[in-house]
Amino acid sequence: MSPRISVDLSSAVPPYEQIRGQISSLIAIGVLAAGSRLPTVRSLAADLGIAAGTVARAYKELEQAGLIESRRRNGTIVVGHPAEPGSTAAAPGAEVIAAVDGLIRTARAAGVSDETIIDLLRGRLASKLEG
Amino acid sequence: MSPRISVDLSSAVPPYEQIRGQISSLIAIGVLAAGSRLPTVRSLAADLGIAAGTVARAYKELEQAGLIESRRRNGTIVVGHPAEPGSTAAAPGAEVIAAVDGLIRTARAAGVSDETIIDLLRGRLASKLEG
DNA sequence: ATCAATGTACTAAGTATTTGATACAAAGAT
DNA sequence: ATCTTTGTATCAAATACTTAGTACATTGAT
Repeated sequence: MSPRISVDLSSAVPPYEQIRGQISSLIAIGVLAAGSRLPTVRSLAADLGIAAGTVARAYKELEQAGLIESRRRNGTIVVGHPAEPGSTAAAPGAEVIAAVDGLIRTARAAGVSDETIIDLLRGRLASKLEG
Repeated sequence: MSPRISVDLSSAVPPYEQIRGQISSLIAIGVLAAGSRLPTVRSLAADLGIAAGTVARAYKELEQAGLIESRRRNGTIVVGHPAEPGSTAAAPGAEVIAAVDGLIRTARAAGVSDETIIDLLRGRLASKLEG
């Protein structure tokens, strides 16, 4: 399976970050539902042609973020939303995806570049933490 | 004035990136309107306690992004939106800010972490470019 | 009890990035 | 014309990051 994960070695974003971000998005979207098994670090590393330690680092950060969970021999599985342990089938992020897409549409209509959208989001997130 | 720009040297984000992102956000929000004068690279560098070249790098990238413009002796000014050269007073990003804040609210209500919000936005932006 | 499969920890090396200093170029003021 | 102020370019050094390999720990199966 290893659904749609790929790395671009020529990118400025390091491979472990690409892997982490892609898996994070897939989980948030619901493509990787709670309980899904992620590929083993060795198999994913082999598929991507990189070292196992690189994949392991991505998994480690995802686990620290509470998105996945490692069972030693059983591999790595996706953790469900902390608040909703029962809901298995429903994609939890449909509303969030809609909000993201709406933001992209609004921003582009206003002539705001993609980079600036991210800058803005970062800035608002930071200020919402403080205030 | 140098409105509210600060750098956190202990952050993983390099100083020039912090400066670039903050100014980018301020422009998008409308705090720095078209025609506003940015502080000189030397004065801002002195305020922040860093080298002028670091600030210059941030300015350079902002100029390449089309957000600001350098006049040699006159300093650096904020460029207006490319599509709307006439509108001076109105903050062009009000709708965009609302969309950003809405996204943050929706995502947090769904239990999505701040990091994941950014990952999601990145992923959607990338896929919207391709498809 | 043993084995095999999985994630983890550690480390050394290479690579890339970032910074800060200096010197340079441009442009307006005097 | 000269000077001052501003941004720009260049470059070397330091710093940090990333990677890949190796060995280890854990856990379930046989």
